[in-house]
Amino acid sequence: MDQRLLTFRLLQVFRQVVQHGSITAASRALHLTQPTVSLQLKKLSDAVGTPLVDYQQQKLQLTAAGELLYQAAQDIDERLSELRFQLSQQQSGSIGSISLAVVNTAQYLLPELLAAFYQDYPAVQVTLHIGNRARILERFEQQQDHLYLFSHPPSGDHVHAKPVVRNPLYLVAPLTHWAAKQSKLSFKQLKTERFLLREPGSATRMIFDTWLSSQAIELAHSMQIETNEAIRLSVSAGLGLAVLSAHTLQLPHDRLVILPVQGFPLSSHWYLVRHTNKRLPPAAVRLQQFIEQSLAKWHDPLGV
Amino acid sequence: MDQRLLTFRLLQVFRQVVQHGSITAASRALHLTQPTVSLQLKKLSDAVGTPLVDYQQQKLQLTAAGELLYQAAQDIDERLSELRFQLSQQQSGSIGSISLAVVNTAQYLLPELLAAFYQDYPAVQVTLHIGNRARILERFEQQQDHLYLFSHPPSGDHVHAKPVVRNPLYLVAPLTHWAAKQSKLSFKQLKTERFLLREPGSATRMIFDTWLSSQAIELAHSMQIETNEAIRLSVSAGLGLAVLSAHTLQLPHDRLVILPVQGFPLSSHWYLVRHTNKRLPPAAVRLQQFIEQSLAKWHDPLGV
DNA sequence: CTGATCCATAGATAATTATCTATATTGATT
DNA sequence: AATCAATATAGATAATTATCTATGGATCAG
Repeated sequence: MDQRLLTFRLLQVFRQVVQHGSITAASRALHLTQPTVSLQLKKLSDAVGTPLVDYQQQKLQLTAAGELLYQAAQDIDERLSELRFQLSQQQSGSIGSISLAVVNTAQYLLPELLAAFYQDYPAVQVTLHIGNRARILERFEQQQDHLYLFSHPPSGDHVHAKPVVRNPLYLVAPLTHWAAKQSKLSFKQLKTERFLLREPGSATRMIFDTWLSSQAIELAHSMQIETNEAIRLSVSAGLGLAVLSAHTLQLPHDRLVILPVQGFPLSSHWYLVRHTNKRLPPAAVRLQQFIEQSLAKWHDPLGV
Repeated sequence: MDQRLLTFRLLQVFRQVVQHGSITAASRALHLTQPTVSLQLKKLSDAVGTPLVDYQQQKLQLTAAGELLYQAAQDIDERLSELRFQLSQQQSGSIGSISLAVVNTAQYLLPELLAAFYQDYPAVQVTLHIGNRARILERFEQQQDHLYLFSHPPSGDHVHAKPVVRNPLYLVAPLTHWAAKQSKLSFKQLKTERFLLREPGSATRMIFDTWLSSQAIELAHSMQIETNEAIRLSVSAGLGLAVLSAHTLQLPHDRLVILPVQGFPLSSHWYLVRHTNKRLPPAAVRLQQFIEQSLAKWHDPLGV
C-alpha cells in the first residue's frame, strides 16, 4: 500500500460507493460526475495495489482487500469525528485543565469562588498552587501556570495584570488595647507600639513600608512573623499591632479591634495576572472571566 | 475543524515535530527545509482553527487542541499500519475465506486434501458446498463461489476449466456374478444385464451414455438410483451392474469385482473450474495451486 | 554588542489532486 | 437489432499541496 497516494477525500468517496452500492449512485449523492467517481475509485485501488470492488452479475461487491480498506476508512472517519467533537468541547472552554497560582493571602478568596466555578464548569479541572510571593513570582517567570493572583504584581513587559477586587489593609489591635477605646487616632500616637510584620517581600509588608516612607515614619519596635494566621493570633494575645487584609479578617471571631487611624485602611487591590505572550486556552479564559465577575461584586464588610 | 484541508502528510509532519521537540529538528529528520515544516504546521493549525503548539521559555509544547490532534494523528497512523499489515497478509494468500463447490462424487477427493491444505494455510477458511451437478451448475452461473470441481464441466465463454486428476470409470459386478470369473469380456456379453444408473445429468451417467452411443449399444434393463453409495450397496447385493468412479471405490471393502470389459475403464477427468471473469483472491489462488499439485500425484490404485 | 539558533513570512515553482466533458465498452432488456 | 444503464478511459483544466530560497524577528550566550 502506498500511503503517499492516499487522501481523506479518496476514502470518503470510497465509503460512499460502498454505501450506495454503485458508482453512479455515489456520484449522485456526492454531486460529482460518474467518471469522476470511477477515476477516484481507480486511484484508490492503485494506491492499495489491488482491486477493491468486483461485480457479481452486475452487482458491486467488495473484494477481500476492499473489505479491509472499507473497515479502515470507517475507523478513520469515526476517529476524525471524535476529534472534531473533542476540539469543539475544548474550544468552548467547557473542558480542560488549568493551573492557577496564588499567594498565601489569596487562598481566603478562593474556596467559595472555585466552588461556584465548578458548579458552572464541572468538566474543567483547576490545579491550585499556593505559596509566598517569592515562590509564585518564580513560577510566573518560568511560565508554569495559566493564571496568577497577586496583591502586589510583578512589573515588566511580559506582565499582564488586571485589578479584580479591592484589598483594604486595616490596622488592628487586641480588644484590651488602650487605643481600642479611641474614636479617632493618628499614627504618630502609635509609633512606639510594637508592630507584628510579615517577611520582606510580602505584599502587605511592601505596601505598609511604602506608606510609612510616604509619611516619613519609622517604627520603634517590630517583630517578624511569617504567616497572617500567626499574626492574627499574636495580636489577639496582646503581642502588638498589625496591618492585615480585610480578606483575612473574620470579626468578631478574631478577638481584634480595627483602630480608626487616619489614613487607614490602606488602599490595595488583588490583581489577576497572566503572561503577556502566553495564549490562554478557552477554559482558562472562562476562569478568568468568572473570577473577574465574581470579585467585582465583593463588598468590604468592614467598610461604611 | 475543516477536514477538507487535512492530509495524511500534514499529520505525519506534525507527529515528527512533536516527537523531535522542534521544527528545525523535525525538518532535519524529514529531509525538508525548516520553512517548509513551519508552513506545514501553520497549515495544520489553520485546518484545526486553533494553535497547536506553544512555547514555554523557548521550549515547544502542545496546546490542549494540539494534544487532542496529536493523539488522533497517532491513532490514524496506527490504523493505517494495521491496514497495511492486513493487506499484506491478505495479498500473500495466507489469510482469507474461500468458497469451494463440488459435485457429490468429488467429496471423496477432498477430506485428506483439505486436511493437508489446512496444515499449510491454517488461517485460510474454506467453505465447502456439496451437491448434485444441477445444483452446482446453478451456483456456478450465479457466481456464488470461487472454485468448482466437476467431472463434466459446463461449457461456454465464461468457463475456465482445467483437468486436475484422472477419473477412471470402472464397470463393477457383485462377487458372485458369472462374469466375475471371466478374464476378458466384451460389453455385448453383458447387454442383457440390468444396469444401475445415476440420474440424467450426472456426470457419470452422461459419460456412460455418450460411450454407449459411440458403440451403438442400447441397454436392455436399467434402474435409476440417486447416489453412488446406494449404487455400490445395490451392486453388492446382486441387483445389477454399474459404472462407478475409481475415486468412489474402496476395494476390497466394497464386496465388488471390477469386470475386465474391453474399452473400460472409461477415461474421464475431474476439472477445477472457475468463472473466467471472476478474479480470484490470493488465498483462492493458493487453494487452486494446492489442489492441482496434490491431485497431479494421484495414482489409480486399481490400474496397472 | 555580536553571533548563533530557532521560527515565521514572502515569493515562487513543480507536482499532484479533483473535477469536468466526450465517448467507448459491456451487459441486460425490449 | 435497438435501446438503456452502468462503467472505464481519454483529454483537459482549475485548484491545491508540497516544497524551495531568501530574509527578517526574537532570544540567548559570550
